Amino acid sequence: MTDVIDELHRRGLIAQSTDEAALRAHLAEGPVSYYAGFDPTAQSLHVGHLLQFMVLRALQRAGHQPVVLVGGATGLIGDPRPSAERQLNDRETVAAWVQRIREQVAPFLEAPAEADGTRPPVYVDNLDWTAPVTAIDFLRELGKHFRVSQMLAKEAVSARLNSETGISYTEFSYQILQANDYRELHRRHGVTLQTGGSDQWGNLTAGIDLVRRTEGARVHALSTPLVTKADGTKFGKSEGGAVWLDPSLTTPYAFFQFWLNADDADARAWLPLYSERPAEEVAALVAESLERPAARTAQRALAEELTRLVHGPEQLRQAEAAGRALFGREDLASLDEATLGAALQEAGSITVDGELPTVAQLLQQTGLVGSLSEARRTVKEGGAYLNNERVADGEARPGEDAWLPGGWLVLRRGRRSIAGVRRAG
RNA sequence: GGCGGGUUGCCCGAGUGGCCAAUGGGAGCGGACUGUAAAUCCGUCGGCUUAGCCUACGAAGGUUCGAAUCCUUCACCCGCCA
Repeated sequence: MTDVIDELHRRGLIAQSTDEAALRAHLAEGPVSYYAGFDPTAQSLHVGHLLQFMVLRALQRAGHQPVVLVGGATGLIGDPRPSAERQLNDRETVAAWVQRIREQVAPFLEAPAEADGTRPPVYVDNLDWTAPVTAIDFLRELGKHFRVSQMLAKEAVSARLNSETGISYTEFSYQILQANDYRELHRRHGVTLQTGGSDQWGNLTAGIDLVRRTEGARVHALSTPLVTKADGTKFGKSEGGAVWLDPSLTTPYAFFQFWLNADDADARAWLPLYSERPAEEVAALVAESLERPAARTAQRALAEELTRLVHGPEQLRQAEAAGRALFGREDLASLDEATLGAALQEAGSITVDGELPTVAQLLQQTGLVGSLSEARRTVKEGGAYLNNERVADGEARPGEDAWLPGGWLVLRRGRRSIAGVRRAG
């Protein structure tokens, strides 16, 4: 059994840890049950959640037992965010999201079942043990173990107390629920390790304290660092907003492009975090990126590995092929119908019927721009392209000769926003 | 409760009666350079049936030929005094 802590350190996946020597020894003794929780705050997880899976997978490969919690109860309460109070979602919505996220999580931990000793994950929903707790139970059995002074000292809480928005009692109580989850999983599944983002540290330690006080057991926690970008902007956003893991919200093509378009510095910093290649290979890729940045080896490695992990090998193949077709140097007209069609469907496309709209209208209808005014502006700025040729007049309609094989037009805005227009029938 | 200051486009922030769809900075978007990077430079940055029109400067009403700018009322925020 390789020392998984060493691997996690090497990859930069550990921000904080409880007594590391003790944790290392504990993991060496034999299979450990460990858990991470995901709250249903949206209909899908996004790239920001990916790092948690990298940790879960590393531990699983090392022979430990993953327990995945979807927060059907905590999702109804809301983890305090530093910025502002959360909007409560209604129960049916949260229940639906729990279901979707539960399905979304599965492939991350079930795929590597071929390895010897790999344990399939256990799935739990904290609504199962939280819903039956009455207000009396909550205050007598749980509340008594928490000191308000300690709860107030947690960063998530104190930040909000010092802000203008303040914090509701609801969100203030969140840490108690998460602590109870840890205790419940310790009792039910013998869980002795919880992992989470560094912003969860206060919640992780709340659970450790509760388990020690009420069960007399010493349990552990590991937190991952916050993934950052060199330019200081938030990780995980693209032009269209969040980069989701659900293919109906962010296409595999867009997901692939997200990683491929990463800054050089970011790609090199992120590769060790996300790549499951051997250490030497990762080092070689980073070295090559420094030497020949134009080859974008780090970006490609990230895009390939993660698209395969999230969407599977077939979707990866299509996303790659689409990128090559649309950004390659070949003449568009020389591409075969199937390749072009598949590429444009990946990129996003619309179908037109009857008389062809003007180029400006097409730009708007494909969603490449937000309004007709913006479309005209883009044309004026020289940023609109039809079949890779700059558009001079946005009010003109593409001629009959513009149609590419298979009845396609390729519309582009700027360097890399592409959409297809298909002729109906 | 009293007095004073404030509320401007995605954000910050200028603007005290016409030259204001509104200075400047940031973000965003496009172009050049590259590598479908970064940095830099240039341009652009409410909407539409685009040499014109519509909607906008906390809300409603008023004065005026004309108001983001003046008056009234309301809402919210910030200081100082009680």
